[in-house]
Amino acid sequence: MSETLDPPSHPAHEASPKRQAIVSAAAKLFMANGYGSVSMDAIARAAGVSKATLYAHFASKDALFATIIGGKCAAIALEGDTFLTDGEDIGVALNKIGRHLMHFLVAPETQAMLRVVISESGRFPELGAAFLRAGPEKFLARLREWFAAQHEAGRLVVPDAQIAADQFSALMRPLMFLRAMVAVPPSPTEAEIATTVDAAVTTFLRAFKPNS
Amino acid sequence: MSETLDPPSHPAHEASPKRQAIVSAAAKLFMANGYGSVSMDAIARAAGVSKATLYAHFASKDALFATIIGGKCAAIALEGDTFLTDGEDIGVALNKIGRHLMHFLVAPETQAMLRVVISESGRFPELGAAFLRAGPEKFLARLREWFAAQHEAGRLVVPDAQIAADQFSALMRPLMFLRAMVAVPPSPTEAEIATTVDAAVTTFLRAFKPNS
DNA sequence: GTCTATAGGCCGATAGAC
DNA sequence: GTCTATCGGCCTATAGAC
Repeated sequence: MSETLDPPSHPAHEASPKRQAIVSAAAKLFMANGYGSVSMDAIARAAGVSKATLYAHFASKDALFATIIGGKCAAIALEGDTFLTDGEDIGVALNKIGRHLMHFLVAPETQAMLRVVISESGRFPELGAAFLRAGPEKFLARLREWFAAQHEAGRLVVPDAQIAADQFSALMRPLMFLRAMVAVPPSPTEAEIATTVDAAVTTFLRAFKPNS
Repeated sequence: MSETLDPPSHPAHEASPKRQAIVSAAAKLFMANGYGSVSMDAIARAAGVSKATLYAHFASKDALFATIIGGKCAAIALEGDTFLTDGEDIGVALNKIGRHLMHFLVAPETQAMLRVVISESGRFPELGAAFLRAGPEKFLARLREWFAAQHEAGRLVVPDAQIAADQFSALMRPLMFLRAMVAVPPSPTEAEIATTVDAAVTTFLRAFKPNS
């Protein structure tokens, strides 16, 4: 990919309605079908513009894809900025966090984005790094700080909060998550998610709760 | 995909040298580059045959892809049939199992296959299910039985061996695994794998070892 | 079964009028 | 900026000779 992944870069002020229509249509199509099997014709048709207009706003299919992915990464970065609850029972708090995370991970939009990133990160080397920074690494950093605070407050015994955060997150990606990633139905139900998170929190607390 | 994933199905006895060359070349290309961006021309060239010969052995690109994936799934199913060690310290045993699994998960060949399966399971609905059966589900079933045996022997306290197996496996897919999946270097080193597995086993044993 | 040659279609990108 | 029309290339798949 010759373009950076962090733009806005190119011509026509950001808010042009046709440009917005293009971005919106392209995002939907790329997320649903990946990069290769989406044609510029299809994007132009879905956006209700001509292909020439499309190329007036984006220099190439790569550049359009980069813009879309950049936007999606920014959207993930915003996701879940206000759910690290505090001041309640540690088990309840972990349950809330876990449920929020797992819900996010198996959501169709998240799955679509993960699939695209995993599929195309070989062809677009910046893609994987931008995704990691905006998504998992950012989340893990915040969770690490939260764990460190719980450790400080004596509600958990996690001398290495980084590892604990990584392990807690990993427990939210069990077989159920793999099944969703390879598109095998049925999609996880609310009840299955709750059961799985409960089990993960139980295991986590057995390993890290203080009094024991 | 109109073809099943479990074949051998079609014409020309399995062992024709040209057919083997085609399968070998196609496997390499599909695993490295996914389905869409690999052309039948490229496969024919890499196999040293003409495109017409290719179509004499496989009715379509889809059918060829199905054969390749079927072979890969069979190969995963064979993987790791003899590593559930017994009769030693439980921590040592878990470390061996974990190291084996994590090594497998981040190996380039495994990563390539995972990427293809995740990318194409939307377009080829059988693909994800065949992969799950041959890979994770088969492995989890064997690990579950092993855990149940350890529980029986009093070396672990895992009343629900299925959940424990799922959680232990999930702990082998931490951030390091995600990083590999989105092709962000550096690849995990032997030392990083060992450290991560040690930490996972420590956490797992804190939650499930008997005497506590 | 295997080849060469090509049909027929879709794709990314552009030319030129307005 | 936006359109219509089209170029040149690559793709899957096949026809026909041997």
